[in-house]
Amino acid sequence: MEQRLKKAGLKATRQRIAMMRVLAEQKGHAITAEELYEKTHSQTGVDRSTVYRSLTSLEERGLVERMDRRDGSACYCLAGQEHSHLLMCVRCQKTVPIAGCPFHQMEESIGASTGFVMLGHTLELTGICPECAAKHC
Amino acid sequence: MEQRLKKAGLKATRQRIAMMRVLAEQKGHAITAEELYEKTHSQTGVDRSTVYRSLTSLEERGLVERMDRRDGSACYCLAGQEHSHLLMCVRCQKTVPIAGCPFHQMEESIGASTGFVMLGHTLELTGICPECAAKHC
DNA sequence: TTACATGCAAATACTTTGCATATAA
DNA sequence: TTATATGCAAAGTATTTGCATGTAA
Repeated sequence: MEQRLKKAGLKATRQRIAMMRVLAEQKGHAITAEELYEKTHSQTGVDRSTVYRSLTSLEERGLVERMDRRDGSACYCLAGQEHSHLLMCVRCQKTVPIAGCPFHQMEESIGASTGFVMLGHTLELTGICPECAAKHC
Repeated sequence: MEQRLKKAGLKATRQRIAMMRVLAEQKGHAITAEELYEKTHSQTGVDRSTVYRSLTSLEERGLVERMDRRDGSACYCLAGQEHSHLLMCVRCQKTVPIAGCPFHQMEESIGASTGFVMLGHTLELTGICPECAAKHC
């Protein structure tokens, strides 16, 4: 973790190392800034604002990926891990995972045509689940 | 607009009709709840909370689509309009539109396998733009 | 007439910022 | 030694909620 931070041009502080460790333990399951704060504050005494600031730096350097959620919060996972996407019911908020991610190959061609260094993507599908669809109308 | 609201099982109030009109005028360009409030408040005196509540109802009935943004806000457009997606630089926040949307045909098969009534999707790609990539490291 | 929608005011949740201090390189 | 990062406290912004009143069907 220390090496990864330094290689990215960031100082390897106690707090950041702890954050990277916790994110790695999630095995690709994204967690919110608040959850990351809870899991690192006990060990390091880190402040919420530091968690937010560090997540921004880590994302800018390509070490973590961010996904925005409907409740106005965002969640983060270590970059480059296997992941899938969610289909959410707009009525009951139930989510169902969608197998596979259709963007691995697409990213390459988009990066080539725009000149961007591709970091990741956020994809969320919305719909109405069978149960809710049966309820009204 | 009145018909569309009633058909969806919603009351066709002055405020909702104004919201639908404004959204239709955007021609697929999504606007925030705040922008929608500004554009409808002058005519109808509608309250912010009503705008938020109505947008939720409209989305649940499939009349509008919602996209969550990185700043914690969301933006809305009329459902079923032509749209594209954005590629955003995580350093300078500049966005570049991506031609076409790869999800029109995918949604159909996902709907079939999950039983969901598909309403829409949010897709945002992230990366580092050529200018920012040249700056550091 | 009645279930649904609205306005108002207050509250909530997530995130950002200013500034003095601390620390990794 | 110095640029970067942190902690603390306070502020900002988008959004939600309770409740009394209004209104479309």
